Amino acid sequence: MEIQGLPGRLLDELGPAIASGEIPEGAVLRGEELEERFGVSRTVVREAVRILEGMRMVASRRRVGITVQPKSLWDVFDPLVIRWRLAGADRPAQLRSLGSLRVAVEPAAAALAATQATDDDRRQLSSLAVELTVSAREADLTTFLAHDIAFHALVLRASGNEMFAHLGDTVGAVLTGRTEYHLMPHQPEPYAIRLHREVADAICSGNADEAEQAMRTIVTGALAELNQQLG
Amino acid sequence: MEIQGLPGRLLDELGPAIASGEIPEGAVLRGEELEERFGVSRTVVREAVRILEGMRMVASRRRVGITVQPKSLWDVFDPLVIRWRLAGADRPAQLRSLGSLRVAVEPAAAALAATQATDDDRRQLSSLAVELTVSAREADLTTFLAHDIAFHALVLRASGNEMFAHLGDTVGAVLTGRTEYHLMPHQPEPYAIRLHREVADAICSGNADEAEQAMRTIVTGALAELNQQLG
DNA sequence: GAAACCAAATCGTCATACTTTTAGGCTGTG
DNA sequence: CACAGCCTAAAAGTATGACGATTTGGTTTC
Repeated sequence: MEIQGLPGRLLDELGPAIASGEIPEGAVLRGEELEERFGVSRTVVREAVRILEGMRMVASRRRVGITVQPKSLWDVFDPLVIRWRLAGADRPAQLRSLGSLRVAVEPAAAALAATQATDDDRRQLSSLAVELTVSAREADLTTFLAHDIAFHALVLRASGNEMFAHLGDTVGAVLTGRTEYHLMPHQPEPYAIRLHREVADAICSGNADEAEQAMRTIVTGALAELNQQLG
Repeated sequence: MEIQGLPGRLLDELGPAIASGEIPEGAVLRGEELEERFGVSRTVVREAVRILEGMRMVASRRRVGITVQPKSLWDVFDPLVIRWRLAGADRPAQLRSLGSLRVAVEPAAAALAATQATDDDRRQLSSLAVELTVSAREADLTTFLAHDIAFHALVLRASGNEMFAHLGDTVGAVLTGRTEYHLMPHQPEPYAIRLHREVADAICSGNADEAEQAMRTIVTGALAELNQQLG
């Protein structure tokens, strides 16, 4: 998953710094400067910059240097960009964006899953719903989180749409961030749990409408909660 | 937008070849082989490969080479990946994926736009709807396509969600591809045009529900048409 | 037959030299 | 003074040779 080697290290420094605005839009870096600052060779700097260029976070121009691109050009769907933004000052904005995206995508994915899921998908979904209920009742938040993430990822994957499926990890990052954020205060709401079961049941029985509605209730609820917390 | 220089040229060769499956998943390339095949230096090959690695299309490992990753790992939201897939053998699958994505996202974007759009957005939307109607009536398909793309991109941008906004270009690529595909047969359907006006009016008057419904009708219609054409 | 070892292949990194582009200043002319 | 065109230097782009690190797969040895 991670980019390897020294360029990866460089990326771990530069990416978050740019994502958080510490290195602001329009800033100009010179390759040589980066070489010195990180004690690496030209090769390494260039490869790291190329990757950032691939994400459209920077553009390199002769006689000018490496300029940080406006945020509107960034590949905001790149998992690394999302992670960097979630880790830094942009976190609230990123959470809001992802919240809306979930509201749009997850109900559609649930509806598709009701018709497209394999038998194996349905079995896994069913058992995940049960385990979710159990860990919620036992107030085992760590296990609950893991199951919750797996549940949403599975629905997205079972939709049969590769683009939806790819959002699984991102949604996982949001859920992780969320429980970290309000520091695991209370046990999961019974209502939300019931909705997860409802989604699972609807998908298993091929009821697309019900799956979509239940999922919509879940994600709109999550978005409302988020907006409340962020003000 | 494009990646520059020799690495960019290399990418234009390798990317489509991998995306189309011509270089299949699991295939192993050697850096030196690429140097010879394209007559460029290590530097160039390495930078191009790094970019592909950033898209998770390949992984480079010591003593083994550059291996093409399974499609499920690719950054399917990367604009280049989408373009490469649209241009090659994967085009039907990519169109289907994007169709579902549109059904999920565009109605949500329209609803958001109804509350979030700036006055300027609303003005532009309004006039775009008019121009759309005109070019449709005149059966000027080229202009119509341009306006259609601009319309959908504007709604996505006006939603105020950066992630939605970023799908504007992608949707544009789909629309372009679509009219290229069935070779501009008939003039745009009057019903679809009316729906576009309805979306614009609803957004301008702040009616989120109506905007969402009208947009949903548009994109589900497009998806149905697509599925019909692809069998 | 298994475990330890060794060697070759390949990527990873560094250092250096040369090329290409281009921003920004300089110069000369009307 | 204004403008056009040239010129220079700065920075990225490319090429190449050398060496280091790692991993695979065979080979040796017990």
